[in-house]
Amino acid sequence: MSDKNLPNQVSANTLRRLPYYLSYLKTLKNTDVSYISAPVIASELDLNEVQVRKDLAAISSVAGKPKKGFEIDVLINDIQAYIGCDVNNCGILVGAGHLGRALLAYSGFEAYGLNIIAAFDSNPAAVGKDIAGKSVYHTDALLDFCKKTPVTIGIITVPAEDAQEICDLLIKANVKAIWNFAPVKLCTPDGVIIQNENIAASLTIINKKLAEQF
Amino acid sequence: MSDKNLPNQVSANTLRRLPYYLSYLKTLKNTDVSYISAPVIASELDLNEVQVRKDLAAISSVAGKPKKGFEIDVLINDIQAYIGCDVNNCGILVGAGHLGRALLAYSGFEAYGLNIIAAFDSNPAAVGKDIAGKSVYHTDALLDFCKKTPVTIGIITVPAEDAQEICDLLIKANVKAIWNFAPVKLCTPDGVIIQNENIAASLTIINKKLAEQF
DNA sequence: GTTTTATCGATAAATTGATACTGATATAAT
DNA sequence: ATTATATCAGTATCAATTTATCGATAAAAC
Ligand SMILES: NC(=O)c1ccc[n+]([C@@H]2O[C@H](COP(=O)([O-])OP(=O)(O)OC[C@H]3O[C@@H](n4cnc5c(N)ncnc54)[C@H](O)[C@@H]3O)[C@@H](O)[C@H]2O)c1
Ligand SMILES: NC(=O)c1ccc[n+]([C@@H]2O[C@H](COP(=O)([O-])OP(=O)(O)OC[C@H]3O[C@@H](n4cnc5c(N)ncnc54)[C@H](O)[C@@H]3O)[C@@H](O)[C@H]2O)c1
Repeated sequence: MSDKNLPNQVSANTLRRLPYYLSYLKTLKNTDVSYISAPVIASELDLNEVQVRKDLAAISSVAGKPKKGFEIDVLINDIQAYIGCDVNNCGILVGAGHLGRALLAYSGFEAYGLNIIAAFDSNPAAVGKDIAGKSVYHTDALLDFCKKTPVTIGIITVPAEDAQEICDLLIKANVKAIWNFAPVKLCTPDGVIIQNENIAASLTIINKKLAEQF
Repeated sequence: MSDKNLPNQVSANTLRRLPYYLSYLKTLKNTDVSYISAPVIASELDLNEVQVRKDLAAISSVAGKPKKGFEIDVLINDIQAYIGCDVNNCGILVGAGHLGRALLAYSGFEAYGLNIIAAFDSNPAAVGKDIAGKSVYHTDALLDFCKKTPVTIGIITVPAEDAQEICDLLIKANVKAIWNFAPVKLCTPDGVIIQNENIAASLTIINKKLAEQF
């Protein structure tokens, strides 16, 4: 069997490394080099060279040439395609507070095929505002909105105590995936994709490393 | 040897699960139950019960009792202590833009012992402002500031292309750890702790899951 | 043209992390 | 008091991920 030792799915860690490969490769685009080797990428990004080769093999069809490496342009295209730059997912964001507004204003998600088309909030003071060209509607209007415009990804940036309620609402609105920035576990039916983004949890790791340094 | 099978260090995944245990345990605080078992925590947070027991054993000294489980209050204390709620790390943030302001305004980092005491920006329009009671200074003043007030953690929320420059500056200012929200690999000398928070990279995972659902 | 060499791809080994199993034990029920 | 049982802690197994090894090969050097 040909695919004996190939992992049938690319690991989340590999997926998280792809953007770093991409941004590094893009810095080479303006230079005169057109090939890059796995060992160089590895040393540049502080990774193992075998790992780099495996990662690239997993997502790109291009073969590396001995003594030269991989063609940069092809790699860039393949990574971008894999990352989803040319899918087109509609997203809505619930909770147009501090974090929500930052996400709404961020243009970097388009490179991943995500287009946040509207925001929702329960606070009348927030409703009606325009953030980076995106309107904030009242949460009551969410279901109707999604009936008219099918939405793939729901983004939760409400306080933790309200997150489950919004999660239920988004599922009712038929979103396929939820990107949750509230630091709580959400209960969801099978089939709905959940991606938790627990920003503060990283501090646990930092604290641990700081503690063991002394 | 007694510690034969104990991992000598708690894994990052375990560390990332701790906040979820904590928030779940806190929801029980106001109820009448005072003990909680690993299987219940596991089913509540969609984890394996053995994993829960191992995680708790790794960070808590308390022993669970057969048929009852773990004393909730003790667990809460132990997790909080481990997470770093009572350390006191001074942090500064560089790049008081959309994301930077959201982080400055967030009060949840105190539970992890982080106190962001000031922000810096190179844009005159941002300098002088007050965000959630924290002053924004010009980046030129950063080194002097850190001489007077030693800072443990530097937070980078500048555009990707400026991140390395700010990283170098923070290292010059003698920070012990850098929490980097720019989607680039930073070059740092050994000894400086780097925590990358690549928010957009999560979209790669979401896209992948969406794609394989069909 | 021949040799040298850096890098590839594939396979194997090692490490790490997650899960299953088992005997011990404290609690609750009889 | 005795028995039944849920849960614990420890050990073993399994799975996934990372790292090492090695023969093959295309490019560069001679
Ligand atoms: N700000 C950060 O840097 C940061 C960092 C880590 C995690 N988070 C998490 O992100 C979430 C948002 O944080 P934030 O700082 O933006 O908070 P915020 O208070 O600034 O914003 C929350 C917004 O949600 C709205 N809201 C509240 N309840 C709602 C409901 N039921 N329906 C619709 N909208 C509702 C509020 O009106 C507000 O606009 C929180 O869960 C927080 O824990 C934020
Ligand atoms: N906003 C988001 O939701 C989001 C999401 C993912 C990643 N990020 C990353 O976070 C970083 C900040 O994003 P943002 O949306 O807040 O951008 P932003 O443009 O709103 O803010 C950047 C801030 O940095 C300041 N700045 C620029 N160069 C500087 C320098 N050399 N020294 C000091 N300050 C400088 C700017 O004046 C500005 O205030 C970026 O690297 C971005 O890729 C942001």
